[in-house]
Amino acid sequence: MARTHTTSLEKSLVLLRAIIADGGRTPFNEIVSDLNLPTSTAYRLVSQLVDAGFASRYGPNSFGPGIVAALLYQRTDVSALVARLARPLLKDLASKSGLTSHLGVLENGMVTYKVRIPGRAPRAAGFTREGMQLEAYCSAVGKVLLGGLSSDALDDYLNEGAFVPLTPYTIVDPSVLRQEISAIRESGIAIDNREVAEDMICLAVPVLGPGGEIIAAISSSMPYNDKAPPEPMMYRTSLEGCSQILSARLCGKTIAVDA
Amino acid sequence: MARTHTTSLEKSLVLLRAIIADGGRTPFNEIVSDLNLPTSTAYRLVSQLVDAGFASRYGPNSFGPGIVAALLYQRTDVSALVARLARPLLKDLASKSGLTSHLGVLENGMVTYKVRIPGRAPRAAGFTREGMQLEAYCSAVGKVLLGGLSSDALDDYLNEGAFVPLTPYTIVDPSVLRQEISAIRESGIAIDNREVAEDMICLAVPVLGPGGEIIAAISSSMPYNDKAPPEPMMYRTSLEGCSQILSARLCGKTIAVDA
DNA sequence: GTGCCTTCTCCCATATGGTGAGAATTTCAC
DNA sequence: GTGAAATTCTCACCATATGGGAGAAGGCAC
Repeated sequence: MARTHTTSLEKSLVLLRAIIADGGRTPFNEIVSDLNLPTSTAYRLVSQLVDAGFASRYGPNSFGPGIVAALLYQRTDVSALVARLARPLLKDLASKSGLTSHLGVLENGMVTYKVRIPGRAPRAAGFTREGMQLEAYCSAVGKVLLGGLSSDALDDYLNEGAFVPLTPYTIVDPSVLRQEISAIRESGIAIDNREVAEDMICLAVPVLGPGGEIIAAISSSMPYNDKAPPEPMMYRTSLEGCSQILSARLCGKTIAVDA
Repeated sequence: MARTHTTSLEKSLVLLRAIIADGGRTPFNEIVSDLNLPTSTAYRLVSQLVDAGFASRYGPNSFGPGIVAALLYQRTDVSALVARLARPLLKDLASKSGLTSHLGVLENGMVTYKVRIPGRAPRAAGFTREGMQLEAYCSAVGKVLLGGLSSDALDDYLNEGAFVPLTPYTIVDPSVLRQEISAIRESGIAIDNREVAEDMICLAVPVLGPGGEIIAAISSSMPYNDKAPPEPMMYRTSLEGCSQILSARLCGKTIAVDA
């Protein structure tokens, strides 16, 4: 059910989003009637959007994104933005749990760590650095991010990759990896069980974008100890909470639509 | 003097643009006072922009572009958009002048022709095709676009390029080319005087984006004829008029600021 | 050309929603 | 704590958004 939008600005932004998302394919009057906007109101609003450069007239009954806004928004680095919003949250997470926290994104098949907040544990997750790239198949963050790929892209990744074991626990068999990733998609959580370093266990969850797509992953790393093996799932709730807050900050009041 | 903006939407979009353009560097209250907006109004507006995903809160007193909008706008292909808006104008230009009209953009040192409208002349500019790429140094469109490069980028281009003559008239000396490009920057118009094909002359002017930067170039091509050499400058006014209309459509009411 | 249909703009009476000063509250640094 | 800055809230006023409808402006078929 279409909620009725009260302020004029809200209405305008909803209209603008519809116009940009559509890209000029759907006739304008259709977009407008889908939003339950009166014609004359819609024209009034869209003409202001055009004047400001946020939309453009493509032709009769057809509008699309505006150049001015496109040029401005194209200068923004989305993952830098995500990192910036994530940093304070991860700081909080790290200080509450005492664990090293990371945020990573996928960049052509590799995980790039955009944020790293060290925990209190003596030498936990010692070797990662911000900006560092790591193979995706062995880390918890990487496995979550691989789960966000389309099935075609994932097939390519699994076929092309040479999966070098970093520890005896690293998953190197593509079919096992596929299984693992599919399980992670289901459960929404990934564990790196000493796969990247023998003395480390890692828990990761996805960060969702406005359309529910996976745009990043955050993780908590804890040292492994034979005598007192850690209970990674203890930290699930706080990690998920952090991800949800981050998603909410990223998306505004926009609620990710569920199918 | 800051003009006073009447409608609430206009105010919001001006504010939004300032926020995005700044990228979160300038404190919010500074942006706001530069725009002569009352504090409480500014907060009211920006919170709606954030809710809609067009802006994000970066920290105290700091806002920047929103992810939702960034992701949407990043899907738009700016040059395709320019081409789409240019096509009807070039059609008009071609039918009025009878000359073949082109719109081209620069893509890593080469000109890509995004629009081509054939003229009436028998076999005018016969070999270009839409989507075709051509070396920049010899065509009128290319020379205009090179004029839009920063001086560093232009230096690189002139140093790296191997300038192969296509006709006896092609400019192949980098220092002559530099001179030519600088003259074009001054005059705002470029001529390809049989440099690409012996039987063709071409006139090109830049298409300006919202900040006055050169984002494309349009041209009129005419066949060269020894007995009755064409007068390319005859077509200058109509070409420039076309460019101005296109710029205006691209930028909305946004007036390109002159230094 | 003529007529028809759609897109688009303009007008205007109405009242909804925008406005912004100032107070109140929260946040943060020291 | 204490003070300063950031942020939200309140509210009375009235500017401005609203949207139905008229009609201008194209476009298309014939």
